Amino acid sequence: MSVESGEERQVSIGEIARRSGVARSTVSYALSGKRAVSEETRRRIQAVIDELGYRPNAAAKALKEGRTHTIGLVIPPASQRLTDVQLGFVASVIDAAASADLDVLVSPSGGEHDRSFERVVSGRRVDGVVLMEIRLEDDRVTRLRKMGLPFVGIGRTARPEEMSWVDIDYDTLIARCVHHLADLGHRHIALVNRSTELVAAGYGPGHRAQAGFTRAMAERGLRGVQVCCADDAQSGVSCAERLLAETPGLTAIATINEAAIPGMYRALSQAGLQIPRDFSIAAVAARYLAENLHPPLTASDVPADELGAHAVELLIQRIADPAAPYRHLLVAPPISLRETTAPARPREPLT
Amino acid sequence: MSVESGEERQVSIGEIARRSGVARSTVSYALSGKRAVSEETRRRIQAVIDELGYRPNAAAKALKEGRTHTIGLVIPPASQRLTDVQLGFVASVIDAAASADLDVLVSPSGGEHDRSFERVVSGRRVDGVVLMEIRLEDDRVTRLRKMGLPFVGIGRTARPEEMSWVDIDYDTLIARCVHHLADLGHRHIALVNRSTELVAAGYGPGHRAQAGFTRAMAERGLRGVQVCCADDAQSGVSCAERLLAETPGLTAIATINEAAIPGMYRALSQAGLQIPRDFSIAAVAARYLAENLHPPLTASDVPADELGAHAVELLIQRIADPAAPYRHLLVAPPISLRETTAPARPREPLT
DNA sequence: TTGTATGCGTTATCAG
DNA sequence: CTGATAACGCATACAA
Repeated sequence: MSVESGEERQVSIGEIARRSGVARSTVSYALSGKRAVSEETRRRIQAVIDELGYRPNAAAKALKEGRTHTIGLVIPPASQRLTDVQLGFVASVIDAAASADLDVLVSPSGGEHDRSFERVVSGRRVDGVVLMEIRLEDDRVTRLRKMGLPFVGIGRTARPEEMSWVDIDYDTLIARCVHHLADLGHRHIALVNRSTELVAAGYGPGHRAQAGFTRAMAERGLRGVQVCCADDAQSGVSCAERLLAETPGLTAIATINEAAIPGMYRALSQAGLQIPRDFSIAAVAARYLAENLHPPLTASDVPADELGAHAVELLIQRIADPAAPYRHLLVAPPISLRETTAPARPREPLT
Repeated sequence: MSVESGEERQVSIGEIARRSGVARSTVSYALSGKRAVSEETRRRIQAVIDELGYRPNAAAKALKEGRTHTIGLVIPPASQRLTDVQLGFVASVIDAAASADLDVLVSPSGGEHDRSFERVVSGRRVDGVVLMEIRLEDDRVTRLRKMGLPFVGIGRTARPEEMSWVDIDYDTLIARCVHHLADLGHRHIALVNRSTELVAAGYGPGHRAQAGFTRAMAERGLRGVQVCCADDAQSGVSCAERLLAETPGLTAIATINEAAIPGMYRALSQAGLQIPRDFSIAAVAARYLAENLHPPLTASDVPADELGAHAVELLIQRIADPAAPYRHLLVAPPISLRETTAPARPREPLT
């Protein structure tokens, strides 16, 4: 067995300089190219670097430059499973950041005084932050603004002009779902929102979905019912069961609650209702989820890839020029017709 | 409207010292408590800190201490959706790290000379690394060892005694699936593995699943078929279609390919086969996936939470004492009987 | 073309 | 109990 070349202990720029017989600054310049270095010297230095495997110490560089080449990504507490849309955001932000040679520090932060969040934003550990799951009134936004740390929201507060963000137009999308269902003849439609706590806490998408639902139902002259539902399949079951029991004429659901959808499917099928023959569902959801459900879900597919990448782009711009005006991106992807909506059919045939 | 206190520009310990009329070191000690500071002085310092919102600069601290209080998490390239088991690992590692007051730097690294991976490991940006999706021969493991950077694998190489890891015992689990199916009278069973590329690249779980399958089938005197399948639903469809077409007597599938499972369901149902009456499936998968499928999947539920948390624990220990012996955790969770396995029934009744 | 000196913000060490 | 100083590794202004 050949002996592995020993451990590459951390080598400093001083070590390289000594071994190359030049000054530290010369090594630095040879690497950065910010001033001319003779070919001869450059080669000698490079040889030593290759041999010892030198890599600049990130902490020292950050201390000197005041930049970390790292962005923070604040996600909902990872303890409970993220929704597919949320996962899509995380993946695309990480990917986009990697493409821009930025590292990503992930902070699972829910509560008010979150240690992880504080660490990330207050020690200058990152050059900027992408913030997920923003509330209409959000302490973290206030905090970031006060810190003077560049940030971009995936989602927006009640005063959206005061920050950069990308967002999904839940208002418009839920309205479209309603119109689509109404066009199919549905007269009793329910909106299944996210959890009571989330909506009560001023979760933007929840409120905007409500608004869109109320408006569209009014426009069509329909009266609907709105319910909140926790973000999991089991809650989806009980929510759908309750809805069926308490709203006799109900023939369709519009929803932004991805996690509850598999549960709704189950409850419907257990009630002997076939989708979409007896009952229709239209949603705002991740394409992955929509396609893998049985039957495939008619939904407005959230373009998480695009939004995440755009968020990173906006953040990079804010970092480069913190004084630049805020920028926004609001998307309303079209509904992809799959197999969960069909013409209304009375649930209990009148005798 | 009250005027917000202006931006908290980054304040250094020197600034605090000056305003408090003490030396920098005194501020440091007042904060760390590593040497006695008079109550009087401590109060004055604290008052200034509270007023200015001082937080130690992480880069300076890291430079001085040689520790970053950050761990790296190397995940598969996020471009393609991670499997539910992988997502479970990511979430639990992030959560466990946050509980231990560690930040997590996520690196989506697939290829050999990945820039993101290099940045994370070679600039001393992290104190240690959790490595996912390890190959039997893995360059990244070699690299980390050479760097002398503590690391823990979720998964293991061909020489598992040379590193710390946690892993799922795919060998045993697939064998259990086979025995379970054989007990139900199935005589023709297929193993649906991960993608050809992954297995060819020496992906451990793929190889170990093969081994367990081959052994168990031999023990039961059965002959099976093994196929590779890409990690997505569409591939699951075509894979199952091909299997049904080419292996007439086939009545059951054992699989470790989570992402393909929804596709297999679809193909089976399109072929007019009802699960589990006409065809059985047993798998190793995430509980979330298993429970939300229709019908719910009989599977060995991977305890990703436990494994991820344990990986972080092992990593913390390795960071604390790099000379300590390597430690390992191999888990083989029991099969949760749900609704996709039943007694074998010939697919094409003999005439 | 290259070398010297300084400072980024911390904390440890040595003095007082 | 507290102050001054050095050092971590790097980048850069200044000097030669």
